[in-house]
Amino acid sequence: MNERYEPQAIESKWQRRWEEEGVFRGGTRPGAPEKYVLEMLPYPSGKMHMGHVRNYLIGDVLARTYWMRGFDVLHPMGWDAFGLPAENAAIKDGVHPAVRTAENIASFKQEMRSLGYSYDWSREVNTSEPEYYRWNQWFFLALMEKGLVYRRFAKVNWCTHCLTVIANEQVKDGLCERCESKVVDKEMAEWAFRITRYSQALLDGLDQLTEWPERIISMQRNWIGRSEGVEADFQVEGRQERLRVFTTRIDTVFGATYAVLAPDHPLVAKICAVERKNEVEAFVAKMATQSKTERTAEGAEKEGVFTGAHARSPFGGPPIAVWIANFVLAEYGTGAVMSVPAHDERDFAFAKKYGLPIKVVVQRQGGEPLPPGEGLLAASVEDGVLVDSGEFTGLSSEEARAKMGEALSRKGLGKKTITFRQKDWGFSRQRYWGTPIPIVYCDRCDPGRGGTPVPAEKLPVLLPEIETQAVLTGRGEPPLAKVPSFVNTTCPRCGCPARREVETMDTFVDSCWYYARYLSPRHQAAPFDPAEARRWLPVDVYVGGPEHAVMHLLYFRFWSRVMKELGLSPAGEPVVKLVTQGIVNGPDGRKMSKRWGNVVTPFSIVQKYGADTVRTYVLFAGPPERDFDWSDEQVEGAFRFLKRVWVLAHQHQDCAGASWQGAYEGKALQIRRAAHRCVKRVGEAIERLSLNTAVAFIMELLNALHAAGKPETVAEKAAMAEAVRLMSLVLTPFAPHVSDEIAYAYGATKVTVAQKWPEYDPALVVEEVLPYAVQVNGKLRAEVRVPAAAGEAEVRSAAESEERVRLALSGKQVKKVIFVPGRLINFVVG
RNA sequence: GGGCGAGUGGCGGAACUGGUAGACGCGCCAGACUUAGGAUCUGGUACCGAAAGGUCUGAGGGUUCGAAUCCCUCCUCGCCCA
Repeated sequence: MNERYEPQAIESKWQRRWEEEGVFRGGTRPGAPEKYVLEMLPYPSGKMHMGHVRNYLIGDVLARTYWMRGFDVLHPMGWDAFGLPAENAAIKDGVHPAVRTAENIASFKQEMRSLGYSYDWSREVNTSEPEYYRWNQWFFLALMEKGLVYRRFAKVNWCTHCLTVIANEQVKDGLCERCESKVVDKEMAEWAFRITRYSQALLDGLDQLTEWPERIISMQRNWIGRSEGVEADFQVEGRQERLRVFTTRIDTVFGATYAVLAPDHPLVAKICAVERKNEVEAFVAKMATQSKTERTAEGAEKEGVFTGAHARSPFGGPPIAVWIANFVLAEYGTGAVMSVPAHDERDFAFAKKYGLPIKVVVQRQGGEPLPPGEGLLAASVEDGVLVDSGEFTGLSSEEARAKMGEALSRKGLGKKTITFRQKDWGFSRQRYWGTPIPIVYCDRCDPGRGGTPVPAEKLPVLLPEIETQAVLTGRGEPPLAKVPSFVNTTCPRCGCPARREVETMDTFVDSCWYYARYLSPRHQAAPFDPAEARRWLPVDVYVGGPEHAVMHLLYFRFWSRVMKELGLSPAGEPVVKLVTQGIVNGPDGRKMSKRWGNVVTPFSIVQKYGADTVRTYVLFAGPPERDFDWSDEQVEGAFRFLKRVWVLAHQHQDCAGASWQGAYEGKALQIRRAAHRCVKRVGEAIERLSLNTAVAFIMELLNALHAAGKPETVAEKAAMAEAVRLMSLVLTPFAPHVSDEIAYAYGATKVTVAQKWPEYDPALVVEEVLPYAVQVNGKLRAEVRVPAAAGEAEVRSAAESEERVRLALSGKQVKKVIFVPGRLINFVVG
C-alpha cells in the first residue's frame, strides 16, 4: 500500500474488481440461508442527493454484513422510471421522456457505483421498459378477473399543475403532494382498484409487523380508519323516502335536533320544499365549485341551508329539520348525518350559528352535571350515562350503542356497519409516460363504454413512439389521444374498429411488485418465477423514507396479498423488517434545497474525500432513523479517521507475516483484547442497527492501537497484524475500499466481503479486573478495581478501605448493602 | 383537539434488562514538530469553585438503596390524524 491515503487512487480499482469477481451476485451460495435486503428504488432524477446516499448505505451495511456472515444475499437495485418529472420536462424542452430517463439513469447509476454499493446489477430493473410494464398490464387483467379492477364515474382529485388525477393519498392540505399546486374536484370516469376489499386484512396484518416502526403502523392504521357504527333510517315527513344516516354515536340519537345531507346527496332535490328551492339550488351550485378538501378544511366556516323538509328518528320523538351543509361529503358513510349538537363539536358550532336546538342526552359520570342543552358552552363528546332517552335511559353509552344497534336491525330500520376512511385506489392518469391501460372501447359490442380488456396473449400494449413536441404539449386531452396509430385498433371481441384507452397507470402500480421482478428479471412466463419467490420472499429488510408510509407501503401490502392469492408468492406481508431513515438537512438545519443554497451533493464530497469518507460520515452522524444536519467539520473528521487507519496499517506493514504460537502477555495481550472486544461490539451494534456506535467502536480500537506504539517482540507483531486484519474486516461494511486495500497488504487472497466475519475469542473479551462504583446512600464516593472473580465480601472490604468511603461511613450505621455484581456496591446508612 | 416520537456538554451524539451520565466524533484550549500550518502528534475540555466539595439529562413532583431510563403534571419541538 501507498504511504499516503489517496482514495481516488484506490476506489475505482476495487469497485471494478468487485464487479469482475461478481461478489455481489445473489443466489450464488446454494444451500446457504438467504437474506433479501432491499432499498426503495429511486425515481431516476439526474443527480443523487444525500437522502439517497443514506438510504442505500443503511442497506449496504446490512448486505455486506450478511455476506460476511455466510448468507446468500439478494441486494438488487432498479429504476422507478415512469413518472411526471420527465414528462413535464419534455413539455418544456421537447426531449422525449425515454431519452431523458435513459440519460438520468446512466448518470445516477454512475454516481451509485462511485459510492461502492454492493448491488447485484445483473438484476437491474427499469419499470419503463415493455419487459417490465407488460406485467403491470398482466396484473391489471388478473386483478380484473378477481373483481378488483373497475371503472367508475367519480369526483376525483385533479391537480391543476400536473394536469392529471392523483390519489387521495397524494393530496396534502388541499395541495398536490408532488408539486404543491391546487387540487380541485373533477367529475370523470376512471379506473380503480378495489383495495377497500382488503381494508380489514391490511389492518389485521399490521399486528404481524412486529419489526416495523410503531409510527408507520399507526399511520397506516389511521389512514385505513376503521370505525364501527350504525346506519339508521330517518323517515322523511310526508313522503315515502327514508333518509339513511351513518353514525358512530347512535347512543346520542335522542339528542339529534336536526339532520344534514351532503349538498350532492340524491335525496336533496326530491325532498326540498318548493319555497326553499331557490336557496337550496344556489347553495348546491356554490358547493359544486369547491373541492371536498376545501369544504372540509380545518378552518373552513361551516355553512348550510334548510331544505324545508323534516324527518323522524327511528326511535321516535318529534320531527327534526333536514339541512344540507358543506362539511358533509356524499362519498363518506351514507352522505347523511344526524346532528347532535350537545355531543359533537361540529354539530355544536353549526347549531350555534343557525340557532338550532341543543339537547343533552348523555350525562358525565363524575364531576359537574351538564347544564340543560341551551346553556351548554361546548359539546361534551365523552361517553357517559344516557338521560332523556326513552327506554334506553340509564344505560352507559357503550351498552346503549349495542342495544340500539340490535333494536334497529330488529325493526328493519338500520344495522351495525363498519366503515373505512380508506377509499378505493383510482389509478387512471391522463399522462403519456406510464403503463398503457390494456383496454379497448368498442361502440358496437360495448355501447356502454365499460371497456373490453386486451387478451393476455396480446400484451404488451406498447407505449407508442411519438412526435414529442406535438403530443406532449401539456394542454388538451390525454397525450395518447393525439396518437391515431395508438388509439385506432380493432375490438378484441368482435373485430370491429375500436379505440384504445388513452390513460396510463399511476406509477405506484410499478412499485407494488418490483421487488419480486428482481428475483427473475428476465422471466417470460409470468411477472416472476414463483420458485424464486418461495426461496427469497418475504423481503428480510426494507429501507426507505417514512414519507412512503401510507401510499407505497399500503398499496404494496395490498398487492402482496393479491400475489399470494394468485399463487405467485408465498408471502402475505411483503416485508419482515422495515427501516425508515431520517432526513439529511443542510448545514443550516433547513431542508436541503436550491432555494436555501444549502445543498451538498454526494458527487462533490466523493470527489474531494472519496466514497469511504462519505459512507463513514453519513453512518456515523447519527442513528439511521433520526434526522441530522450536514456538517463539513464532521466529514473532515471521518476523513481524518480513515487516514489514521491507513497510516497505522502502513506503519505496521512489516508485522503482516508475523506469527506467534506462545502465550500473549503485556502489550501483546492488550492489543489482542482491544481487537477482539471491538469485533464483538461492532457485530452486536450492526445487529441492533446502531451503525453510528459501530463506527465509534472501530475508532476506539484505532485509538488503542495507536496508543500501543510500535510492536517490538514477535508476539506483539503477531498481535498487531491480527488486530489490523480484524479491523479491516469489521470496517468493510462502512469503508470497503480502504478495508480491501489494507486486507491485501496484510496477505488476504479474497476481498473482505467474501471473507468470513471474524469470530472473537470469548476469553479475550472478559475483563480480569472490574471497576466497581462505590456509593453511600446512592452517591458516588469512590471507584475500586477488584479481580473479576471477587464476590461481595472482597468488594466490600476493598470499598471500605477507601478514604472517602470511610469518611462518609464514619459515625453512621450501615443499614443495608446493595451489591450488583460487576457494577457497584451501595452502602445505605442511617 | 387526538395519537405517536423526541428534548442529555459549545455542537452531532453514547448509556445493554433501573446500576459510575457525557463513549466516539466535532469544536475549543494548551503543548510538540515546523520556514509556515487551516497538515500531523500529545494532553485537557459538562457546569460552579482556588481547592475541598457541590450541582447536572426541558420544568416540577413521585416510586426506588439507586432514575436520562419507570409513573404523574406541565413546557417546547417534530411527524401523523382531525
